[in-house]
Amino acid sequence: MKRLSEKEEALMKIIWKMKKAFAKDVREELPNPKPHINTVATTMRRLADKGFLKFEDFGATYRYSAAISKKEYTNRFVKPLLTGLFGNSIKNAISFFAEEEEISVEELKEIIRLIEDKGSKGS
Amino acid sequence: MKRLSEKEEALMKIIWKMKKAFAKDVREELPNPKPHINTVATTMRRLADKGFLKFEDFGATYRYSAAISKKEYTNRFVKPLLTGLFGNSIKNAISFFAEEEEISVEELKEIIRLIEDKGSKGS
DNA sequence: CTAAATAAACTACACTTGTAGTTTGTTAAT
DNA sequence: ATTAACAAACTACAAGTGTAGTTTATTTAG
Repeated sequence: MKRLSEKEEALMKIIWKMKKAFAKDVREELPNPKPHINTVATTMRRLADKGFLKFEDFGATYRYSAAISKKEYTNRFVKPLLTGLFGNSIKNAISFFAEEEEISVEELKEIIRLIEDKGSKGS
Repeated sequence: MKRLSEKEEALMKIIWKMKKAFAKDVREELPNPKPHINTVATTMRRLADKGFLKFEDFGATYRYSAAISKKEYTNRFVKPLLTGLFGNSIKNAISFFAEEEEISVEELKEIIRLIEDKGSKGS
């Protein structure tokens, strides 16, 4: 299993959102210009071959769903890609975005509140 | 210009670290099993064709350096990839890593201190 | 000057991805 | 039953990527 390409990832994002979908449903969600339906079907079939999707046989057609959650995908592929650029440290990566003003102190404090609330409730 | 593959990104990371490097220097930095030197040279040449690297002619050889900084690469390719998974929000993305316990409240506070210190000094 | 060493260019090829046409099989309407 | 509609399978191909062998050009040591 390896990183998805941009197009593949676009399909996966739709599946993660829709939970279960036929090829034509996925195509519907794609922005214009939409690819040929066969292109979508082929790509989804390949994603299934690679283990990113699973499917149920629906007579003449297949209904697909994710075989790997967005969370798992993020942890296995996106996190290393991101941290790999910043000395394998999430903290460094976040600092980078903070410096780029992609996130503010206020927002970081909101996240802290979120975690602390959850911590006091949870486990 | 599009996303780099994993192998290409590995080369770029070495160049970003070394600033200037010959193909064989880059190969040296790669983990075992190292690819053939020609593989490294070909890939670097293609990266130059695509505008990710530039080079100086050194007689029989070329010395490469990055044509796009790690910062720019992160902003143009990694940031959208990451945020695209989380409703186009860096804050959501960071919250995700916080929930996954990839980063602690303490570290988030350190980042806040960092930003605030810089703010008081800078501009 | 010649030969050895070296590095890039050129070449080649397999695999992946994006794309879609053609064929086949299933379902639904008459 | 026949046919129309549709979706998937099969097929095909171009571009991109990973890989490295072969050839050529440059440098350096004798």
